[in-house]
Amino acid sequence: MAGKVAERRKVLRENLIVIADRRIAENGLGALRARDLTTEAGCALGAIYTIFDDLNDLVLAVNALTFQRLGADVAASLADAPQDATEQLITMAQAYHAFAASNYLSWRALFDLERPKGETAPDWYLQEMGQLFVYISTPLATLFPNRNADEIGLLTRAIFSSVHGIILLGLDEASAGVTKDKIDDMIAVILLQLVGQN
Amino acid sequence: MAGKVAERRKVLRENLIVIADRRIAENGLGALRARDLTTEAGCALGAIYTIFDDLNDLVLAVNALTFQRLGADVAASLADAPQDATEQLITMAQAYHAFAASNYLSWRALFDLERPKGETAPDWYLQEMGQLFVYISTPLATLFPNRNADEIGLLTRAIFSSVHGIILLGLDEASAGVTKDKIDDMIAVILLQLVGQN
DNA sequence: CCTATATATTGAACCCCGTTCAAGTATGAG
DNA sequence: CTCATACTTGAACGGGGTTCAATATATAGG
Repeated sequence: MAGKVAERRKVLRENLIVIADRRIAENGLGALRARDLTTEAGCALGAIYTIFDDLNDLVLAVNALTFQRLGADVAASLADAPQDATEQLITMAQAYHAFAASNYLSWRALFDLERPKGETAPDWYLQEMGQLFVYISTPLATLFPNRNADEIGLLTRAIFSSVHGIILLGLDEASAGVTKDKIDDMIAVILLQLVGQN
Repeated sequence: MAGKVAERRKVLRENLIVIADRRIAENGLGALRARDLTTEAGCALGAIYTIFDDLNDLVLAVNALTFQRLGADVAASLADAPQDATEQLITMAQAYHAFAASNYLSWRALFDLERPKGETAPDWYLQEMGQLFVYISTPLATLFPNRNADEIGLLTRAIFSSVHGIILLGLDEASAGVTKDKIDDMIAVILLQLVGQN
């Protein structure tokens, strides 16, 4: 019966991720406590560190989940979207907004997790990001057929960053946030100006 | 001789702000320690709390300084800028970028400082922000003379947020940051598309 | 100038929290 | 069943923000 230990560890791992995920969603990254996790998971304090390097590493696993969900939402929005490339961009951006708004604390954790200095983001992060970029660059390529890949790449990054910025500041209550509708308006205005008139 | 105490407190206050400012600029908000401050300031640990509510409150004072410097830089860039409204917007955005790049950790502290939930940003913050918005909305109003104040306001916010997003993600080393020049390119591309063709 | 009272300052101690590691326990091969 | 190995545990450690009883200083009245 090889694997009694491995089995236990796998279950605990998933458990911890689910619990951390929920706690982050409810109270934010800053309120995550190792002792709360172990209480809820019914495990020892040290158990966390037999599975994850540290709490950061656990949050990274949660963030992977969050990022997958975000990607799935954006992809799903694309499925129902019209063929028009500009409309597709707007639809995706508003799906991004909807996700950020309904999963605000989890979404913030994606960016607020501070990385050990000098350490680069993990692979899955860059890959999910790359996937989002593909969703954007595809309609852009049809909108601007005579721009080369570098130009499309730069425009893709610029557009993603712009939409991200609008949502980030728009959802920040502290700096006098803005209503959902106004955020969607800003997204639409920006994208229409950027690509709407070819 | 009324005011011996008040004088001492005023000096200490400014001292603490200067020291915290330097430490944040050098090591980032996350590395700020109450005990380090008191060592450098030559004061008691409790002294901090006779002047500021808590460390957060001290950082807020540092952020006020940072924001003033940022505003001054943007204003200065405007003084040397051409008359063309579009050029003015690009000049200011690139001045914002230059400030964020050369004062990265201080600039990050403006946004990374987490506010007690439910608490809104302080007045000076909203005012400085408002001033930046005026710098943006003024050229916009000449570029789009037939849009009303609400529309200009929304566009102002959208443009600020977009530029902010481009700089934020561009300077984030962890997610494969981008060169200074490419960031400036993205800013210019976005702004030209947004307002360049009227 | 001196004393008494009010006011300000101090830093040891408190509490919280992430992480470690020596001691205890479970596993599975022989 | 036995033993060596591997795993798990949670008390203890170190670090850090904040407090507050004790101490020192300032000021007002005599």
